[in-house]
Parts: sequence; C-alpha cells; structure tokens
Amino acid sequence: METPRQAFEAFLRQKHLKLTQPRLSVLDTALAARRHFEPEELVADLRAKAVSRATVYRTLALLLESGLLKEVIETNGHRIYEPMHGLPHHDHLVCLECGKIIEFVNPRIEALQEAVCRRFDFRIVSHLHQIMGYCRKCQRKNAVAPRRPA
Amino acid sequence: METPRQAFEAFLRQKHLKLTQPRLSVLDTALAARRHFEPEELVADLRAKAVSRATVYRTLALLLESGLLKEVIETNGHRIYEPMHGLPHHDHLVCLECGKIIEFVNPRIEALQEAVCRRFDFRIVSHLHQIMGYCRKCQRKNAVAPRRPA
DNA sequence: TTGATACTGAGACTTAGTCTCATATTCAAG
DNA sequence: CTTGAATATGAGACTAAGTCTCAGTATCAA
Ligand SMILES: [Mn+2]
Ligand SMILES: [Mn+2]
Ligand SMILES: [Zn+2]
Ligand SMILES: [Zn+2]
Repeated sequence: METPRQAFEAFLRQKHLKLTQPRLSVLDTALAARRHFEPEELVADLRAKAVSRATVYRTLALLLESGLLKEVIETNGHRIYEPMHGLPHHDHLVCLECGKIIEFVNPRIEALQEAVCRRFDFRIVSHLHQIMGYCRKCQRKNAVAPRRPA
Repeated sequence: METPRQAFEAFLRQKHLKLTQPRLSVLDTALAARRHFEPEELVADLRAKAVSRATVYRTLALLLESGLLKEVIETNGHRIYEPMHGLPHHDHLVCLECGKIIEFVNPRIEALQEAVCRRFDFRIVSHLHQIMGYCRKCQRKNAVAPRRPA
C-alpha cells in the first residue's frame, strides 16, 4: 500500500511540481498533528522548522487537492482539517463547551443524503454534517437547569 | 400571531435593552433581505441608513439570540444567515459553481441524527448539514467529463 | 552541470469582525 | 412633561486569518 509520502510525491510529479524540503515538513507536521487541527496551529508548529505562513497555506491547499487532508468542520469562522490516511468517511459532534469532537459513521444518513441529491438532480461533491451541543461531561458540569436572568 | 417586530420588542424588553432606531433598521433590513445573506451585505445595505458596522454586528447577535435569524451555512469562511419567520427547519445544497442554494427537508435524516446523539449521550443544540456540489444548470454547462490535466 | 521552472520567506495587504471610548438616546420614575 | 441613570451609538483603532507580490533560491530534467 502507498504511504502518504509516496502519494504526495506522485501527486506533485504528476502536476510538475517540485518535491521541496518545506513541503515535506508541512506534510510530516500535518500528518503527525493531532487528529483535528486548525491551519494556524500548523503555522505555529512549523515556524520552528522555518517554514513560512505562506508556504504552510500553499501546501495545505496541495494536501487538500491530493486528498491527503480533508476539511471537516467549520465553527465560528475556524476551519478544522484532519488527515485522511485512507480513513472511512465520518461526520462530527462538536461540544460547544469543551470543544471535544466525537466522530460518527452512519451509512443510513449517507444514503438518504444521496437520495436527496438525486431528487434535485444535484451532483454531490462533498458534505459537511456537524452536530453542535454538549458532551456527556459538560452536561454534568452544568447540571442545573438552564438558568434565566435574575 | 406575533410579528417579528413584536417578538424583537419583547425580547429586548425582557433583557432590559432599549428599542433604538438603529436596531429597528437592522431588523427591517435583515428581514427584508433576500433569503440567505452574509453579514457584510447587511453592513453595506445599512450604511445608507447611517448604521455603523459595529451596530450591525451587535444587533445581528441579538437577532440570533432571539431566534429571529439563524446562521445556516458556512462556506469558505463566509457565514450565511437567514430569517426564520417561523419557517420549518431545513438544510441546504450549495452549488460550488454558481452559489445557488437549494433547501431540503428530510425528517428521516433528522431522526437518525437524534438517534446518533442519543447513542453518544450528546445533548444536541443545533446542526449544520450542507451538501456541496453542482446544481443541474452548472452540470450542463460543464457537460464534458471531468477533465484531467493534459 | 546547468538553466528553465518552480518555490521560497518576508512582509505588505485584505477582509471580516471585535473593541474602546467619548458622545448620544432611551425610558422609567417623578 | 422633565430628567438622569442606564444603555447604545459611531468612529476608527485593532485583531486574526488568510492572500499576494516580489526578489532571491532550490529543484530537476536534459
Ligand atoms: Mn474526524
Ligand atoms: Mn435556507
Ligand atoms: Zn464538552
Ligand atoms: Zn450552480
């Protein structure tokens, strides 16, 4: 099976792009990153390796295009990405209090979604399905009923 | 039945906030706006009425909190809102070419979603379900098969 | 080895949104 | 009505995320 590195090399070659040291640093850091991350975290991590913000974003775009990375959540103007080491597609529950992200897979939802698109003659490319609310732990912490102003 | 204006007045009063002229302008413009709009469009429309950007955003927050408006889409760092004149909940198909937005209602998806949350003991507050792709018209225009680089 | 091509970092720029603060409005009490 | 405490306002400074430009640098196919 193809490693991410090999996949990236193939992608670059096929587009006549060059395999540079900064690009490799971005690849490594992005794949090593914790499962869900924001671009600016990458920028921060890569400053240590002297990779500029511009190059981080430029490479991020390539990693998206090549499918090695996916944009999976948008909250409050923040985009969150995750590596796609051949992971199966999934969607997300996002805790509004602690930011915890729970992944779920639901083929029946996916199927219904496709049916909707068929009905509208819409050619689906991707989707974003995120559910916002409170995780178990955060429900506990705020256990009292929703308070109203005094 | 309560008009949006009445609902807003009640909301403000109940929070000891004042019913000001700028706030009314924002309310009117937001509700008159075309169905899906971005905050900056509102800002532009309201400059004519001498309402400042700051006030537009501040009022937008109030309209969200009071439920008169809802944030319904996030694409590419742009937030899109729509008025909720007691409209039923729905989700969106977004055309990547022309920006067209198609609304759909699917109770079975909603039900499955709730089941997922129950399984994870997650208290759902809201969700974002948007499907990106190409609308019928835009599929026609680019009728040739997905091209690969020469 | 080499030169055309592509890539780089620095930092200027953009865009969306937030914040501060001195002044202006609102509205409940009198 | 008047009045003044509470709240709201606009101007414009500020921030954060991201994009763009450009002069110098690295890559790689020949
Ligand atoms: Mn995930
Ligand atoms: Mn809608
Ligand atoms: Zn939580
Ligand atoms: Zn379209």
